[in-house]
Amino acid sequence: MTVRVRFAPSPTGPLHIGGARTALFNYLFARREGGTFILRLEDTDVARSTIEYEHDVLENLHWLGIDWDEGPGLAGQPGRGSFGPYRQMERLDRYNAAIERLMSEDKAYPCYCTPDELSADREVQQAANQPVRYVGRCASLSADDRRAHESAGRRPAVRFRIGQETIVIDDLVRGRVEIDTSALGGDLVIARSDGSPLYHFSVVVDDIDMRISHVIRGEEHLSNTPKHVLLFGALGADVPAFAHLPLILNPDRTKMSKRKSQTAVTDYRAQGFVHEALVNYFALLGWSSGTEEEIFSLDELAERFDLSRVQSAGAVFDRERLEWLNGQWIRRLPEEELVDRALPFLQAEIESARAAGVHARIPTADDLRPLIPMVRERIPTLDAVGSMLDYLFLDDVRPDLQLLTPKRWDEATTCQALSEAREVIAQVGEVSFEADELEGPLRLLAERHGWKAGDLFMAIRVAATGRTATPPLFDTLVALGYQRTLDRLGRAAARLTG
RNA sequence: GCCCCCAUCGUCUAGAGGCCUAGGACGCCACCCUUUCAAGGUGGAGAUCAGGGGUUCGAAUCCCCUUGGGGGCACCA
Repeated sequence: MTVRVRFAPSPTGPLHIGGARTALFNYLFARREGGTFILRLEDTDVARSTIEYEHDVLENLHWLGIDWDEGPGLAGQPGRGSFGPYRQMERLDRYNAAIERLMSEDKAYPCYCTPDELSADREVQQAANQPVRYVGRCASLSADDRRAHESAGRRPAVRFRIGQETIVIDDLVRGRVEIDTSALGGDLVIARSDGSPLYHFSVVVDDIDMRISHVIRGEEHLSNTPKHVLLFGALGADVPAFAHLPLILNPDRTKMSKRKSQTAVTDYRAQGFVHEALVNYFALLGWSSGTEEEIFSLDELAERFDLSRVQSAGAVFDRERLEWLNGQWIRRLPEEELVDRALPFLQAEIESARAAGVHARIPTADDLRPLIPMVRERIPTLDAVGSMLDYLFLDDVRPDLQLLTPKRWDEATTCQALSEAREVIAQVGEVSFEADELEGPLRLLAERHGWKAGDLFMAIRVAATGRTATPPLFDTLVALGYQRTLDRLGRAAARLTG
């Protein structure tokens, strides 16, 4: 059997975590089965769909490494695949043809009910604690009735007749699910009065046209699946296999929403999460390998992925675990790769300091490359390089005096220590200004005065960087440079006396 | 309200009737390493497997009920 799966987002918002996870599982399943992964844009909600969101969805999927075999092109590029077009607004003729067909077979009919009438019906039903369903006012209109509505200027929606039966779904993750069609809300609107198709209808027409073999999507669609099954049948098509994935949840265990969680992939990206970590984490939300390994690349996931190992209970999104994975992946990145990825974050940090009026030099890849070994194990996210290294590129730092003075010391001691440290470093000299050459003499200095080396080092650290947490001190000073180290120690000491 | 789904440490999960005195990971705590911050290492706390009934020689695993949680019920997707 030819496996063909699709991810069908609607461009009414940026790519979100749930969508990305659904896309990933479809992608992994296709790769594992040697099938085809299709991307289709469900843009029939014209009022809410935008081209910006479409770009966001496409671009971020691509960034994650989830590339599609068939679908629209990226950034104005032509699309791929022979089952297109892959945007629903370009497929309206197909929906119209399918509607004509259902109408001609009396499986669907025009409905002239107004929104006001429908919501009035609903209110009555709710007040009586009855299930909400279409009352069927237009289900058996005569030709005369229809003409009367038409001449009154009413444009009809189209409703699909839903009979009385039990639909059985053999879900690949949930097993057998039975739903009685009487619970579906009555005859289903498949086209608006302006003729445009509704989701439950277009999705089925497209899945038929695109020969979709497996529908892998979020659990929120499970209850609506019988509608699709009925529509597949009415259109004379085989029903694909279904797999409903567990929902991704807010910490309060409700469906993940942007109100309660950060949901846009692009936001995680902007904060310095790497795509390897995001993909790895998404895979672990609802799927497990069955082994104790948990660090997996996209390729490794594609080798191991199996729908039968997908969990059926919802999974709370845990940012801490994502951050841990991000650190794991940052540590695994090749040096040059890390330079490329971290540089924009460092530059942005310096740019914003400049915007605030601080004199600074914008770092280059050559500046950052030698610093990578000292930051790689310290940054949970790429944006952390900013606070880790910014002081190297700022013309000056002015730590406040309280920060400058170690807890056990007073200002006079600190002033003396910084001056003497400056002398010691000056004696080491520019030629020998290396991490290995600095530690010994400075420890000796501390020993001579009975100072704890840690206190001395902290005073130097703050004077040179303005920060209490930095990469190892002597590497940091060397990165700062001989003259700037002397300058900053001197200035800090001067401020303590003055 | 009606329909559907779900239920193992705080979180993600392993567990397909005996291997479970329930394993791993994140987070948390302690110690080691250590000039700070991390990373790393070692150890620890943390789940009477939601509760109750069955089935079975034996149940976290199978069945039923209860409870709890979630999702769906639009001329949104």
